[in-house]
Amino acid sequence: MYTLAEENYLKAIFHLEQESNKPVPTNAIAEKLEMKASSATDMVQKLADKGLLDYRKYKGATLSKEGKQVAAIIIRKHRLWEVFLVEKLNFQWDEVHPIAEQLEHIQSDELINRLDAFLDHPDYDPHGDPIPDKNGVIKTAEKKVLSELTKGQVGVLVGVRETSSEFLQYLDKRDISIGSKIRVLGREFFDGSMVLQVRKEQFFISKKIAENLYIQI
Amino acid sequence: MYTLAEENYLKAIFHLEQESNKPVPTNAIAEKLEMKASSATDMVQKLADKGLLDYRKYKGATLSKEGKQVAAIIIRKHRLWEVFLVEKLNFQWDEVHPIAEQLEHIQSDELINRLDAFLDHPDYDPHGDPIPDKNGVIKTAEKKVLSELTKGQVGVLVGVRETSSEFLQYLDKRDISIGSKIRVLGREFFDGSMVLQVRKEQFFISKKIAENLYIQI
DNA sequence: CACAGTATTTAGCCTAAACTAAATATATTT
DNA sequence: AAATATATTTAGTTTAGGCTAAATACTGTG
Repeated sequence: MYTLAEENYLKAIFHLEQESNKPVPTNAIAEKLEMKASSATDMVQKLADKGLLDYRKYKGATLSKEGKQVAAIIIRKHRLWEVFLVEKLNFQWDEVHPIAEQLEHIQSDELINRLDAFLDHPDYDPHGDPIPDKNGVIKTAEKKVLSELTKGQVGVLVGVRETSSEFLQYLDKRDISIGSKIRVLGREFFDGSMVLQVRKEQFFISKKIAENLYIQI
Repeated sequence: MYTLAEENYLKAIFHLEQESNKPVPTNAIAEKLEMKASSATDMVQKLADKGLLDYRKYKGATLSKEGKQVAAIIIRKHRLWEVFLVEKLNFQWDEVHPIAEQLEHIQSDELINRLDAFLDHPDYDPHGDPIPDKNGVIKTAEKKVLSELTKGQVGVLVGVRETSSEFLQYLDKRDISIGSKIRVLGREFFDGSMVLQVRKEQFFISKKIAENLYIQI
């Protein structure tokens, strides 16, 4: 259906668009795929011709409905394979990405449906990322308070409830800001405190803090 | 390591060489891969440069030790994935080939080792073909008499014990000849008779016949 | 608001792997 | 053994998807 290169571009653009909610500059795409900007421009023009995205020169690319759908299915495949690798073949969660990167391009709807069933229709991959359904719909995951997340889940900080400068300075000091990706490494039952990972660092936070952070899964 | 195209050529040449035990003409390769002869010539020259096979113009290609090894590993992957698809995902044995054709190119030794373990180190794929070990060695499968095979096994007719013309005519009439692929669909204990499949047809044969056919697995 | 600096696109080139058409080698028939 | 038929290779072309270098557009600061 689509070539390997096309699929990789669609996936990259999908992720970049999610992060910024803006048209994605060709430079950003090139950087993500570790290619030159001129290559990205070429491919983006080709994908625009095919109706998979909307592109205006010097402005950036925005996936069309169809483009989003295609990207979401690739991501679905990637994440299902990751579950398979970890749950069935006992890989560590940090080893599976490069393999899933290859497996995500195998073409067979039937294969994916059966894999999904074999894995008991998982909702999240081993990194805590949600698995799109077979129509490419990603569980809309309304924003939640961080304290509702469980061990292993991952989300992006999309808002704060408290807005006192003390609180914001607290976040600032730790370089946590809107858009930061947060992973829950652990939770303590008795006081609701949590251990988080943001980028490479780990943080311990109290329940009070956790209740003031809005997370989008 | 090797490109998709290279892997496909090596696999095709491996199979053709097994069947004929002779250098493989470029035409045969092209036909198997559904390409033009000139494309096959090009690629064979390239593979010769890389030391994966020995090639002399107008004579044909013979895989080198390294070429054989590479091809056997691809076949190992193909057959292991077929077992996975049938045993774990409940595909029918006749549906899995095109999917395994894609999966065989996934690069990760660790993946294949773990898949092999997950499947309990199977010796045969769902079509009865033997699975090469991790060094690319195919269970040498000395030739056997057909009557020793069990239900589900598949082999190629490599010789006959009896050479009477009556016997050979019997085979001829059914279009069974050296090189024919034979699948055992069933065996009757009390008289040793068997039901075979050759191409699309099914045959009933007596024990006496079965004892006179040499099969290579 | 001009202009330097950065981002983006264009133009032209490269390689892998296919193709067609023409040339050449081998095989078969008379 | 020559003539014809078939198999194989060579030469030149195409497409996808990269690249570099040059041209062009945008952006932010004096």
